[in-house]
Amino acid sequence: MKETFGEYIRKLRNENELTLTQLAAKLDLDSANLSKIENGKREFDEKRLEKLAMTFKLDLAILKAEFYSDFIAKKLYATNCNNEVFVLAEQKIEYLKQKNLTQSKFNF
Amino acid sequence: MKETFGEYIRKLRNENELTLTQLAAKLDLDSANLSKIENGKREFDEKRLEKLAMTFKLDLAILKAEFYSDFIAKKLYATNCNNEVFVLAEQKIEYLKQKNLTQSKFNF
DNA sequence: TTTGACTTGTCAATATTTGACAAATATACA
DNA sequence: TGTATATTTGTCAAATATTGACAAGTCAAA
Repeated sequence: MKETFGEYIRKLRNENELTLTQLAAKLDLDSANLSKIENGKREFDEKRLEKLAMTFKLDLAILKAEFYSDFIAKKLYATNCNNEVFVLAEQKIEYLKQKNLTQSKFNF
Repeated sequence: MKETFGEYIRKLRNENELTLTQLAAKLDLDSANLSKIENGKREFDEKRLEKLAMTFKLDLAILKAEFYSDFIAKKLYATNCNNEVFVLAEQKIEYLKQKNLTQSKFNF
């Protein structure tokens, strides 16, 4: 069972034997705030995903998947929605793609 | 293929033959802003879901599913994440539930 | 061309998130 | 024990984002 994004960062940090202060510096972040992120009391900022990927030499796409799935999980957990939502969301993504295609006939 | 949440509202409004101004009043909203919502230029505010359900006599759970799936779809569409994210999200929701259970041994 | 429906642009007010710092607590070890 | 380092927590002003409101615009039907 997947851990939260905060716990994932903590795991990476520990595996690489960095202190909060050390990792926070690499991410251009306050160590107190990184602590909160790891403990799920603040959100990790999207714009630092790239730095995080570079720090631990991770594939950005994988990291993004971790990050956005966390985002979704928190939202759905908080709102008591059942997993039927995923089916709808997939359909809507397809719809948005389709919509973008038909509209981009103007963009050339 | 599912429409966006804004288009869904517009459909409901048209089926019920209401003007923007009429529906906006029921939702305690400016008609100009409702127009933007229907056209995907603003977000519908979560806190009005209940009013919307009452107005059109819809099941709130179904409406929520429409709403949050839209929210997720927009996010994932914007970030180019593939559908693997859904699998991770489901796992994380389970993890959060599990975590809440083990922690709530204190809440009694 | 008037009327009603809808769209678009703008902006101050409000709400939320963030960065930063101080202080408290925990941990390790001489 | 004491002390150095690591981590956690609380707070708050500043930066950002969202919302409500209104004016001015387009559009379509009569």
